[in-house]
Amino acid sequence: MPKKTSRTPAETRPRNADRSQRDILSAALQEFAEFGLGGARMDRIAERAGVNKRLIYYYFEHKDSLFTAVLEHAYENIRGEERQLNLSQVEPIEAIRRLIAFTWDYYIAHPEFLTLLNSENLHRARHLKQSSKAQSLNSPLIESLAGVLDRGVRSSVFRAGVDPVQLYISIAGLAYFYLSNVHTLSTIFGRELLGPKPRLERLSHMTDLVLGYLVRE
Amino acid sequence: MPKKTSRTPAETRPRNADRSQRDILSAALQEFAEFGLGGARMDRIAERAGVNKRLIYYYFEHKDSLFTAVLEHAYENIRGEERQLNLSQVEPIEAIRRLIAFTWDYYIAHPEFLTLLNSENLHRARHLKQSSKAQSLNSPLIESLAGVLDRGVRSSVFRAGVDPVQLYISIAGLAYFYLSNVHTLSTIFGRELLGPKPRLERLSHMTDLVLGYLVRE
Amino acid sequence: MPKKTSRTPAETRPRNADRSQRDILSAALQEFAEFGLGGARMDRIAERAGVNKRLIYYYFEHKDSLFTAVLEHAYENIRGEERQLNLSQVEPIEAIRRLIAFTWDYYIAHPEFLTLLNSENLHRARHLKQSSKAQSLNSPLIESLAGVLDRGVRSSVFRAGVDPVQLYISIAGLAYFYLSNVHTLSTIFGRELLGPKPRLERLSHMTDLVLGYLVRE
Amino acid sequence: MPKKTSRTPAETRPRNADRSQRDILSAALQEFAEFGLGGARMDRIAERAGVNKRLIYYYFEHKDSLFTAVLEHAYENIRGEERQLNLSQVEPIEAIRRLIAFTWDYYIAHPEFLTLLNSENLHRARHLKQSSKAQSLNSPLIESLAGVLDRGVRSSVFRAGVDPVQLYISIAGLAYFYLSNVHTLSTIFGRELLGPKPRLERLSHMTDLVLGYLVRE
DNA sequence: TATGAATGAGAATTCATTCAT
DNA sequence: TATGAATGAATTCTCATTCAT
Repeated sequence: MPKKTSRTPAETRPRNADRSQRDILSAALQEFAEFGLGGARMDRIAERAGVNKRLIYYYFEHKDSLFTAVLEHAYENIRGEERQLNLSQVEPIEAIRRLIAFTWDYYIAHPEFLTLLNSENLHRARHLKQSSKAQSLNSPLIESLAGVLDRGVRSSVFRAGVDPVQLYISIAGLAYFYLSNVHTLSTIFGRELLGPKPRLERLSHMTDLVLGYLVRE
Repeated sequence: MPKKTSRTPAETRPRNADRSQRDILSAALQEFAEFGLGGARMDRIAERAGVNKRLIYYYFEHKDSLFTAVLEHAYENIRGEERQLNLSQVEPIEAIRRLIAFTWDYYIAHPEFLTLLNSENLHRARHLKQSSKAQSLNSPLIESLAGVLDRGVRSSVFRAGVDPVQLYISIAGLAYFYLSNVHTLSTIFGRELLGPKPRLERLSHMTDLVLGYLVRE
Repeated sequence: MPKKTSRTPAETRPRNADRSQRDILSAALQEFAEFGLGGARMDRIAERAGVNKRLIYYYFEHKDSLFTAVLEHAYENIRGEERQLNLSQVEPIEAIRRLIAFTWDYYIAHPEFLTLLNSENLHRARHLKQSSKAQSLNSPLIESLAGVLDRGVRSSVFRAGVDPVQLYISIAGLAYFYLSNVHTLSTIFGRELLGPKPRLERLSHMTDLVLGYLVRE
Repeated sequence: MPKKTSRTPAETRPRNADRSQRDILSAALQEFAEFGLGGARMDRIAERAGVNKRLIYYYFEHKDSLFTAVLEHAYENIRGEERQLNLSQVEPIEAIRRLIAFTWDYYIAHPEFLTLLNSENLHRARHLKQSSKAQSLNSPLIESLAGVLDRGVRSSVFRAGVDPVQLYISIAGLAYFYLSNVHTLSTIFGRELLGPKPRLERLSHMTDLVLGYLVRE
């Protein structure tokens, strides 16, 4: 709401390219997460970033490329954290526990990630497909999960023949769906799903489910 | 007294309130599914329905209430099909198989349902919460799933202590996530996920997973 | 908000041409008074009249002619009441008192009349000019006011040379402006203008003003 | 360091926030005056202002706030002119003459003001009430009129006990009603009311009326 | 006389994006 | 690097009015 021309250009940001870009990215992340790609507003992103709208276009050509950048960052971030998880160091059952807990905790700590992916899928992964960077970020977890399964099988703890990709998707899905659809689910079931207790219950259900399947008696 | 000769109206749309409403709803369903609530265009819905744009507002006050109506219909539809599924008639293991297969098949046959739910969750179930129909939408499957689990436990086939709501959400999640996120997943994994073979593989993985967990050795 | 086609045509109005027309007119009067010509909605008028919108067009070609009809009625009504006022029967000073009080009371009892006139003037009396009926309704008060002034002058009670049309307009203006602009005036002056006391004060001020001018010492 | 050569921008509107806002305001004033709030068209305002429609929303959030701004300007303007009128400098009778003449002339010179107020009253002073400026809009004339009356009473020229607010409203009403309702009045009375002669006649009638009331014999 | 269904032309407002400095 | 001014193309929604029975 500009009302008067402020002749004194006083309050311009100290010039700092990196900082501006970071601010824009994080503002955009919030905005896209909250409203989806279509619902996000460039105006609001600028406001959130404390930056002139024009500057967004200066750094990120347009809305879609901004979204791509945000998406890349989101993937980079989760891949980075996934890398911390040293599944190969621990025994198979514990490794699976950790993987499930990590997935669950990450999604809870980063609800934006879920919304972002939903948006991207609504758009048929259009941005992802044209981003070489994001595509190179194949999850390191697949490899280590394969290793874990292998070790488990060899030590006769796990059942054989489990496809690590299927399992990875299943673990993600068990957590993702619950959190991403929490609003409709809790409305339909009339049940609080995000309190501390339900959260723990969900985590242990998921763990039981996966281990109950994997572990041989 | 005989009716007037029913002239078949040539170019103009036959006056039929019910039909118009149905056409609008089904056009809106497609549009919302394809573009989400925010991305949907009233113009396109009118065009898809072969109806004057104004007529949409005549029957459904505005975009949001149209979305609510679409959502209600979608829920009614899936609930109706769920009711067909007589899980109580078959033995527990078969019942679980059927439930998983039904969920999988329904989501594949009705991809709009997934997108619709994603949109609704992006909007924090705003429409669902204000829909009086929402109450009656509680899935009948929860009850019958509870019954199935019960029978399974009593006949010592299933493990005890499984929360039917958690299990229901898990089954849904296993199917939902795979299908709803298929674009990003197949891009990231560089793997076709929707061909006939991957579909069967996913279904059997889900079934193995759930039954592997439920069934006692 | 039609939602379903009511196959049973049950609740149609008993057919009564006069009554319908009257209902429409009075609904339109309210609507035009409340929102002005531009702000009035045919839908709301139909609703207010408890009549199908189409019926309005059946009786009154379109919005403007409906407005004209309403205006004509309003003029007829005030002229009718003015005729009741037998100024020639009472002595001049009392006659003036009565005229002022009548004007004041009529405007208070018929606030729609003021809004209607405002609308009509916004439209440069477009409707009035094409209504031969309304134009024939020259106020009877002008004649009797002329008579009153005449009698007053002859009996040396009133000053001479007063133009009855000017005086008539003045009396109307004193009341009209106060009432028609009551919202802005009371906002600006921070003063209640429509309570019982302010009303009496205004009436006596107007009377004092006019008689103070007319009556010779 | 010298400024860049100030190229006179050829076809495109010179960038000048203040000027644009002024142009919009004055175009809006005309439009609102001519058609009322409801009848005014944003398109036409843009055109009148020689400005892109979008710019109106850039500076004035929406139609109503634009109307509010116009109203505030109109009040500021009349208040400014009222302040020029130094009623305290001249003797009471002359002061009253000046006040009446000023009111009359101002309304004639600014017919938009009347229409604007009519619109605002149709909307129950909605805009005025939410304008913080409204407070400061109290007419300075009330104070000086009170002073004039006081002086007149003390020098035994004027009658006592006259409420300056009532008198102010009366003077305004005498002029306002005549001008604001000129279209219906001249149609009804079949009399030209705005020619040079009728104007003078009205002014002298108003002056006679008010002074005839105020001045003691 | 009476009504529900349907519409075209417009209305306000929104939004990503570009211009000029 | 940074910004305020400005815009064209939509987009939702409104409204008087007509169609068909």
